[in-house]
Amino acid sequence: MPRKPAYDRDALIAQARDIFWRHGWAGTSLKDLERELKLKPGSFYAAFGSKDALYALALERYAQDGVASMLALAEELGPLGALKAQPYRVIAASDLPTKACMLAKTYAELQAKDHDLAGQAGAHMIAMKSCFADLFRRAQKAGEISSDHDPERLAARYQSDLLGLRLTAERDDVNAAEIAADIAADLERL
Amino acid sequence: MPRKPAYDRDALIAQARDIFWRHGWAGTSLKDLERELKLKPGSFYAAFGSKDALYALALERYAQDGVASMLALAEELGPLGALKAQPYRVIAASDLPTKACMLAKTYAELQAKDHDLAGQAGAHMIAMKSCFADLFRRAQKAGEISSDHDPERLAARYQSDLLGLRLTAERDDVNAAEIAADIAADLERL
DNA sequence: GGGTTTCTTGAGCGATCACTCAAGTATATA
DNA sequence: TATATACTTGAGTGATCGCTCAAGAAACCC
Repeated sequence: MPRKPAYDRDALIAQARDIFWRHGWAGTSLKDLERELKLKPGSFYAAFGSKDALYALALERYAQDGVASMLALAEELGPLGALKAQPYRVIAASDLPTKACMLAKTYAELQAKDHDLAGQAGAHMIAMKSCFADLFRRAQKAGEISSDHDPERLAARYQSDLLGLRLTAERDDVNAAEIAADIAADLERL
Repeated sequence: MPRKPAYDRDALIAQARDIFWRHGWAGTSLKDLERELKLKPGSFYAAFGSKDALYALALERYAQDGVASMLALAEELGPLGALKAQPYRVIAASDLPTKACMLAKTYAELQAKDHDLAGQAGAHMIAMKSCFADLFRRAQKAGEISSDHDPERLAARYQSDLLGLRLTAERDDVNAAEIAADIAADLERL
């Protein structure tokens, strides 16, 4: 009896993520989403419930992909190798909607309003920080870096530097590759 | 024959700066401004012309104060002392609307739209970077840090780190003082 | 193929957006 | 004090906001 939707829900979420990522929460209107996702208002609300609900799904997708790709990189290059490579990766990716981090953009835009989405972005940033901390711990166990440092503290500083780098990479008066190299070089002195 | 305005224009710009700084461009409505500045629409538009024009004034004020306070700090502590102290200063100031940088927030919010204000924020960031570069140069001339490094590159990295720190300082799961200390410590190894 | 169920469509809802302007009010000059 | 010249007021502009819902179209089961 039922009828299948004409759209691929997962693909739509990924597409919405890219739009939100680039233009932000207030900067993306439902008109924008309807046009890009090719959904009329009725279908949109039947599928996702609200603009905020879709944004939350997009955020979650973004965060999951971020952790997954970091772990995959560690599988390939080892924990320290992944941490050193990541700065280059985030500024090199030219197919991304923007180089700035979507979690950071969301948090910066909505935190002052106590919006739910800011809290969710914050939670995802905590998860990402934990991922970095794990990699630092693994690097210490593998003897790649000294065990004198607190991995949580290293992770917080590393994440902070990455956020700055990714925002700075949007400017064209700055050589982001140099900053990425300096961040990576700092990891070798640990 | 004329009649003086009942408001202090400079004070209103400073107040608008704080509102925009905290809530962003799209996050601040004219209703908000009218309520906080206690101006009816007619007076508002007679005084400032448009929301964007006032935002531009607020941005300019913010940037001028930023450079001025950095130079004042250098007068007191010397160039390297100022660069080392600044990370602590930006996260300690509890009276600020938010710890994140208004230029960075503006740039992040509006750059994807090619909004004029993003370009102005970018220009102010360039000026701030030049200020940092000058301080690094002066620190080198004074023998406080090695002359092996390119001051422009040092300034770009330093500014990027500060942007990350100031955004991170908004989170309560992170000890921002530790990051500030680590940034300052990095300057001693130059 | 008929009946049922879901999906799609798009006009349009009230609220809010940035902004305008004509009328009223206060002040400085003459 | 009279008049000219601002400044202040707030109702109201059209556009856009996120969102609703009734009607039509399409696909599944029997």
